[in-house]
Amino acid sequence: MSSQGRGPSTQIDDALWSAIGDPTRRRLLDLLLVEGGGTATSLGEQLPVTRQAVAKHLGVLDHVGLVSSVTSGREKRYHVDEAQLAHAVSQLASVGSTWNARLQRIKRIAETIQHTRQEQPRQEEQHD
Amino acid sequence: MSSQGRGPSTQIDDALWSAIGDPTRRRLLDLLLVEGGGTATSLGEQLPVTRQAVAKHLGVLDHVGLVSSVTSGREKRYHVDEAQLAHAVSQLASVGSTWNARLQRIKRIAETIQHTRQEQPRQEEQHD
DNA sequence: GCTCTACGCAACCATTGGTTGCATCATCTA
DNA sequence: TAGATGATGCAACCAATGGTTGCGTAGAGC
Repeated sequence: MSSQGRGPSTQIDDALWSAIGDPTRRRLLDLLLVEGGGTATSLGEQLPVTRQAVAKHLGVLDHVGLVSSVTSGREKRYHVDEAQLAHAVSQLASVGSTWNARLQRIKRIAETIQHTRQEQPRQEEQHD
Repeated sequence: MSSQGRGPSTQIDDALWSAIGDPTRRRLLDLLLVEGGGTATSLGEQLPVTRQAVAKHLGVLDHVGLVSSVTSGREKRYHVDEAQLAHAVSQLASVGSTWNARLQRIKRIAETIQHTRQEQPRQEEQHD
């Protein structure tokens, strides 16, 4: 949490991004969604990592609020916090649309340049 | 052709995700988009990290194809590969829509349980 | 009580984001 | 042409983290 930048990245988002930026954690979330929950042991059996690694990842996900856990007996069952994940997805979409907009703008500029090159120089320059 | 049927994570996608998963690299991409290109030095001046850190990140981005560089004289200027970034954005959207779909499904199941709870207290099985 | 199993903790390793320091090479100017 | 300046590249080093193994603890079942 060292950077307080502007643009499509903020502090909270950085935690979210780094949480879902890890491939193992994404698969973990996916498993939790598909199976409706799971323990470190049950999830570890379905992933190419050890139970301890899964436990660490679940700790990270828990810390950013994407999952929460219920302990019953000797079992600690995790499940996805749906509202938080929905929020994370909206963050993804937000960054994506920002980049798309910038890409569109670049494309328009590039086309404008090409047109003014091929044909005679019109006065149709567009600024944003 | 990278992620079909195996969930939202594949090897190629993982490289893309880890590339854009880093907050500094996201800001770097943003800067490159806004300014239409830049060098490690010019970009480093606008970020809270050293020129060397920026150079490393540019190397990562270059390796996954999100940026490319043109050397002219003693200057090495990077610019965004628009097609690759557009592809990355579509990957983001893909994972987001997958999760949204799963969240919707969970929501439906939850509602079903609420409805059937009046008759039977037993939980509903999942059918995938 | 004994055993089995799920969990937590700690040590350790490899990768990586970040730093500093130095060498190299192109440009500009006296 | 030589020398100063500026941009890059390379290497060593540090800290955080994803991953491992090993061990200890505590419920659940016999």
